[in-house]
Amino acid sequence: MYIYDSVQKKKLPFEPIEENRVSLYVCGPTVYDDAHLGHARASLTFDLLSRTLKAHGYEVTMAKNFTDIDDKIIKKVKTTGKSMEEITSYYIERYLAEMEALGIQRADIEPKATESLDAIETMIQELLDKEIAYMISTGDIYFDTSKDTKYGTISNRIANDEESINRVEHNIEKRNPKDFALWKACKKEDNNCFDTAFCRGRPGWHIECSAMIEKYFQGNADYTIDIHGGGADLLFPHHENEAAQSRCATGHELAKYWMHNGFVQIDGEKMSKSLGNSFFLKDALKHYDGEVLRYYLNSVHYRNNFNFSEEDLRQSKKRLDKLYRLKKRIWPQKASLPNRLFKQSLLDAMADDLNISKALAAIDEMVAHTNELLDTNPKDKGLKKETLANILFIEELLGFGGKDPFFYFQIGIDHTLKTKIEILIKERIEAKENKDFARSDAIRNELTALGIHIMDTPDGTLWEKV
RNA sequence: GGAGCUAUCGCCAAGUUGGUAAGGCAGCAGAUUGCAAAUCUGCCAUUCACCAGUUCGAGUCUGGUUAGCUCCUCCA
Repeated sequence: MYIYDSVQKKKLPFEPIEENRVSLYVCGPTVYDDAHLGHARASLTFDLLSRTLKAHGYEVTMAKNFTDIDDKIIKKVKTTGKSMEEITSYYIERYLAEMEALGIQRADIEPKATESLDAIETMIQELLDKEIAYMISTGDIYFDTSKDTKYGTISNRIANDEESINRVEHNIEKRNPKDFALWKACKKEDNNCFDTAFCRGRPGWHIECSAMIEKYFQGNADYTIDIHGGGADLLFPHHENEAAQSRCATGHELAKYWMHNGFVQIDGEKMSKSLGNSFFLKDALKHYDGEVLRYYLNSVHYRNNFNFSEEDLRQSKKRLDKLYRLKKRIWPQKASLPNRLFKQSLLDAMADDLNISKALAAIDEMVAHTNELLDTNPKDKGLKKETLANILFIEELLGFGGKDPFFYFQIGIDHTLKTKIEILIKERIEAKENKDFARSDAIRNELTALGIHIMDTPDGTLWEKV
């Protein structure tokens, strides 16, 4: 397998620390609000990575954290009057449910910052002991970036570019402008604090990831984990700082490979809360099935920016529909084994830094080819069994195509409407048998008006929701 | 101001180490159909933002230009 490393900025052959095993850590959300499409993209990217690694025979251990201590959460506590625990557990639950709708497999480890305070405290203490961290008069603890000679090597940033320094409002007691907080001392009237040996307070943003990785993964003398992932916006300062803390505290590098996914954009601009153009996942899921959304969001290579548009989403859905139409033609059937060449073409495509476009093209070709074969020999049982196995493999590797094909085309149709559709189709069949085509066409128009497409096949009349 | 990414058919989007442009949507023609839909077949970029260079040969390498985006502040 080849993966693109954002630190070296090139595709590298993937060689895990331990043969056949992969440790993967992905930065999860700060749980103070609903997830937007950008969170979905990040989750989808690393879900795809994890599935691909597994399909290539690796045993994957994936961790994804929840940041549940943070300024914004505390702000929400103040504005809502709810407890921190109430807020974070609510959004964690929402997040997991929405990700499940997208077919994202749960991480093996889902640590929360609040449950990792022991590891956080240990690491900060280690840095204090080594005099790499220092406490200022308020009790805040900072990381001294000048003590780390490798600081800046993750994001490839030259230290001391003055312009950027001027832009950051910095504490006068900080030794270097780029020093960042490891621990924030408790201020009066603040209840969301934790006791430690150094002082009552709460962790800074960056330390939790380093501490949790150290807590859950072993690594070797050079690296703690194989792959560290996250959104491209986390490269600096978050991942730079994580790497620095871990390097200084443990004496070895945090991750062997760093992977970053591109942004979801709206009209060519990054979707973000500060720009006010966020598209919440919950709203998208009201209009579109999670699987359709997954297919669409995964259809562009993970490193590229993704420009979201409903028009593109509809185009994308048509492509997925074709797979399900084929599945209808072979349904129901028992799966045999997937076609060897087909399976290999998908594995090869994904092994090339998750080249999803190549994989989707291979699927389209398989669909067209199988349809062609079924046109000439509709009862080829062996072909049907193999095709179902192909589709099951698609679902395993890429996370779509797993539904009952008839159900897929009926999502969003309630019982009353379904009964009505079935009655109309029955009437139309009778009209057709009587060669009353005017009546038959009138019924078809009625169905079209309901958003239902019908198709007459040798096996009877089938219908789909548009 | 500093750092970086991107620019391929009407739309979306691939393109390993340079060797003569995947796939999908839309469109056109045909097979099929009572007519449709679905499905299949054929057609659909001598050309890859622009200019110059290296080369027998460049979308792919080098230099420059233009445009868009991102990071440098919380952010997936």
